[in-house]
Amino acid sequence: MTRYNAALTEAKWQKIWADSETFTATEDPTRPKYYVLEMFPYPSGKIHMGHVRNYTQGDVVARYRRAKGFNVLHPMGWDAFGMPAENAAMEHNVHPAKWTYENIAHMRGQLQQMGLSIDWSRELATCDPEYYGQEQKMFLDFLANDLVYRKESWVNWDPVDNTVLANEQVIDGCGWRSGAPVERRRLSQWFLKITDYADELNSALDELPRWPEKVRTMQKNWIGRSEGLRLFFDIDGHEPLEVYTTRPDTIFGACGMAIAADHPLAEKLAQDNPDLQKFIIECRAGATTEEAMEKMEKKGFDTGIVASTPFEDRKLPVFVANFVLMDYGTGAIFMSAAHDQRDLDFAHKYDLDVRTVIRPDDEDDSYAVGRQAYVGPGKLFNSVFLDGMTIEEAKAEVARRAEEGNFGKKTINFRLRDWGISRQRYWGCPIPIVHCDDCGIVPVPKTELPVKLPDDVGFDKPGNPLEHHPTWKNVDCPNCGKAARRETDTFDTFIDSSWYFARFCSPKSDEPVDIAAADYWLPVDQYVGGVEHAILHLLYSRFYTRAMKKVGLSSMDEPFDGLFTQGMVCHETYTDTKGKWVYPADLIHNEDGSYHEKTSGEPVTVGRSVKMSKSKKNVVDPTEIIDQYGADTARWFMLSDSPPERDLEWTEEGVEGAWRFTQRLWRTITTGMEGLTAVQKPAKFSKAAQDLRRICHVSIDSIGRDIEDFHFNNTVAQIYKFSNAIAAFKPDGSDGDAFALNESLTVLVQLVAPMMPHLAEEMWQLMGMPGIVTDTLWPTAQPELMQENSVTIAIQVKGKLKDTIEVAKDMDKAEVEKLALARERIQNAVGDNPIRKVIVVHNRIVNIVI
RNA sequence: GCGUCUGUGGUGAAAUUGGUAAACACAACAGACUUAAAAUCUGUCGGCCGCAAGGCCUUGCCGGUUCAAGUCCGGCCAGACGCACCA
Repeated sequence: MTRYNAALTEAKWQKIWADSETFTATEDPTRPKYYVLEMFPYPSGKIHMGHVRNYTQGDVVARYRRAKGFNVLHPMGWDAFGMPAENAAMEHNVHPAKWTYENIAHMRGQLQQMGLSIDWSRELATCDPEYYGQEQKMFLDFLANDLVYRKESWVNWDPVDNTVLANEQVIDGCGWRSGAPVERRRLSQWFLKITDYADELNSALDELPRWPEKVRTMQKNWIGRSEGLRLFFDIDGHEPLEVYTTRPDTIFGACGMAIAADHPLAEKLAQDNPDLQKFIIECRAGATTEEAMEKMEKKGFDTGIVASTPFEDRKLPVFVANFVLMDYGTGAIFMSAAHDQRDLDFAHKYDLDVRTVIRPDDEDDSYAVGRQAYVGPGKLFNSVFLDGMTIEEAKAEVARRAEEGNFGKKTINFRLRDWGISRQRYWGCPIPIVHCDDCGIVPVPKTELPVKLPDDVGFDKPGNPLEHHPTWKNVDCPNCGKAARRETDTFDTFIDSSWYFARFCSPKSDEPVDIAAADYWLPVDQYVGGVEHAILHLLYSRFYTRAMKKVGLSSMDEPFDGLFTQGMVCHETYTDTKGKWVYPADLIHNEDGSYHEKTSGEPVTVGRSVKMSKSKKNVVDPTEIIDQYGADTARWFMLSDSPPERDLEWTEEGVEGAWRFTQRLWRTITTGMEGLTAVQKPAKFSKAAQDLRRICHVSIDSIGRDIEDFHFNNTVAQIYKFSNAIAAFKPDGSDGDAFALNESLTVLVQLVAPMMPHLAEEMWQLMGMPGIVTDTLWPTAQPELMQENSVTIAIQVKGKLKDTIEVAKDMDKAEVEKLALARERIQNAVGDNPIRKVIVVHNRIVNIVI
């Protein structure tokens, strides 16, 4: 028997699909649509196993939905702007555009080798001027609609890459890429008003049932909604100080005020206080990472001025403190020592008055906190008009009185901050703005878009190449015509990925989106990607969709109806005798299970399995796997065993197993086909044929549901069961057996097609079936064929399994009970004990209680 | 510190959502075929006791609810991820 030749067969069907434009999608109002999208890749050079897993999962869904009769959109593009291209330019003297487009060409070929059902006619790269020009146009719409502003602010500055870094790009106080200690700088930056939508972005999460709970909570935490009170404290000789608090109930326990180093009051007081000035500078130089801040000593500077508490005649010292953040709340707080650990530590350090005002229910009025702040529930005391109230009642009462007295206001506060989008880099979308000495900030007229990146840039000098370009930034003001300067900052690349899913609906449109096309396709029905984008990309996209709606470019709020986050692909790590990482491909397996290095022959230590990464060299090149085993085998292994949301351990044995199954499936189907002729459905079936038809229809049913629920590992297991049953089936020559086998072979090919599309097409053709299996409707499970006519019932005595009996399905409870009690094993187990109760669960179990 | 999730054989895992724990694989072992190897096929495969029939135990740990718990409830332990001086 011939072996299945994956290389030839896969190339053959990929060509047929491409030539007949099988996956080209067009709007068709008569059919239900289904938009499947995987997060588009950064064109780093070549695809990795994470991509293979991600795109295989998406492709199974796309092909399945197609078979279910949906009009499927399944596009692919490239998140093509970003620093790596500039680094390549600096290191290898290659232009970022050349580097990027060459990578795209290579990676496109790799993805096509995987046999994905992608509509390549919609392909886009975010570095195409046709794409980023539309992005610029949309930015001008945002600007005109009050969604954008420019503000001077403190930023994380990477002195090596010479650019602003987002907070999440700063790791341990150093730039994530350069490793250089990050500096704080004050710069004028463009911001998008994501905070306008903070409340909505938060509450709408509850209406995304097809998103993982985990991602929704992560976004909730990130948005950080809190309900509290803004409260004014009078200060002699100064404006009243506004603080934000979520614990107004502890007001009578207030022991002092603390304001941020960047607070206007602090700056004002510092003007004639050199020591305070020094302290403020110290604070600003302080660490920027969370970890460092946590360890940082809580320091305060007593300004000498005092604030008056609102409800009583008490003076509180005002500190400038290094732990108060200017951009959260109002940049000022009142400290309540007894009921906040940090405040308590601070009070002890600076010898402030600790007043306990809340006591647990099992304490009396002599209760006072020690070294440990009390943050639990309880009743107010030592608190004048709040005495005896619960915390919630006290909060409400303070708010009521403060609002009545006009020195406070209930507010909802968010942790989320506006999105700073300016980057001082070349390889990004230019911000379409001109700076004119007379007219100020002038948008580039839409007719002059796109503002294209210049090709002739150098990367020899540090800093922004656009800044160094001799002529590019010199333009005439679009408003007054005088000489002016182009903005040389580019967009954060997260902007590019915040709307690409919408662009896919009409990738050639002269407007950012064609509303009719977007209305047909959006929202994305199933989005698939890594959980590392749980906050940034997914939150930005949700905001962007709302911003687009505001300017008339979208009809909806939520871009992604269903979200699935897949796990990582992991591999064992290997180190040589010098502790250096070794590639798995450079290993030789010893007889005893250990390894040695291929060329040097040195022994190698096996380390724990972690996410595949170039730095640890625990990577396997997908191309080598596909060349050796074929795409179908690689896809099959990606779907086997591990649930898709969990990490997948890549093993040589696993791929071998998948490869053996590919061959076995080929054998099972080709052997089954031998001498098989089409027969009419007969009236009677043998027992064996009935059994085969049962597993056939059960498979149709369960595999469909498992694909819809992303339980691909169960899908794979069911295919194993089904094909094992077919392989074991020996037709007796009757029409019934021939029919059952024929039916099962056809169905098996259809069920396996979303996972192993090439093999399925080849089989479909060999079986002489019409058309291609990709365009064939999913088979229908017939419930009456799935039924068994007998069931195995477990018999327990006192909850422990003692016996099983085979009875007719739906047998009467009393009859089942009688049969169960008659069993010898049961009688032995029961013995002389009186039977207190017998529980019979229909078609399932009998439990005898003694 | 707060939040979310996970914990089942040598391994990846499954379990109709409270009803026979370990489906389906991987690895291992034994056998068949072969001059041999590969490939393929057959069988065994959670633990303990037993020649066997069979018995007992077993889903991180402790307790609870229930006729019945991997599944529900309470407490603990371990690990992963996210957030974190957030007032």
